[in-house]
Amino acid sequence: MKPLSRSFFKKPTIEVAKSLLGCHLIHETPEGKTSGIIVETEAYLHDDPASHTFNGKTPRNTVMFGPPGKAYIYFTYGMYYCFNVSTNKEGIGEGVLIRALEPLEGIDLMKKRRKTDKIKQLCSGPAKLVIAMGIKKTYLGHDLSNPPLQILHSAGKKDFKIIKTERIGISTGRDLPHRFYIKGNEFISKK
DNA sequence: AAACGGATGGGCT
DNA sequence: GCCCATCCGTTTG
Repeated sequence: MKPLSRSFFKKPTIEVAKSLLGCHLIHETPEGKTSGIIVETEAYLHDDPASHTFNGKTPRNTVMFGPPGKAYIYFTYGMYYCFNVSTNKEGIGEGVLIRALEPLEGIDLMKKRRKTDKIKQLCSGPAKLVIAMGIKKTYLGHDLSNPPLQILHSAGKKDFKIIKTERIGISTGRDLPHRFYIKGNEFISKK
């Protein structure tokens, strides 16, 4: 397992969304270490009406227009945060939303943060995994090839199939098949 | 099993 | 002022 390089993210966003499946997200804090396997993602392209970047650059979405491989974290519904990675190249506002993880390390800590003992409820949604992993808004713009929050490459070949479907929880552009998940995985947000 | 609505506040027209 | 890249408990069929 080694950190993903800048070039991993400096590619077409759909490609990155698929390649991220099977990679590990890992966060080290004074409370302890948590990690999980990325099992579900969604791609948001610059010409996509559902993307935060569709109407151009604003204070909130600036990271998506910046260099690839950085954390884009946004506040939503008055109480939650969601975690994305900027992709493609500088100047193009695109990114990948991480929608679900299969919990790996620090499961007790995740249970404490999420206030539940049900393993399938820990990281099966974009806001859930942010809480379980202890990701905070201060990571906005953080380079994900560095600690304490990193994405690591799974070394071996991928022994799973990728399912492609419509995205979840959006109104415009919902028909675009830009959601990807690991076939048969029990930890995705929704079948 | 599915549908519904409340919580709760920042972003943008 | 309206709209959310959500979640969870409650109600309904």
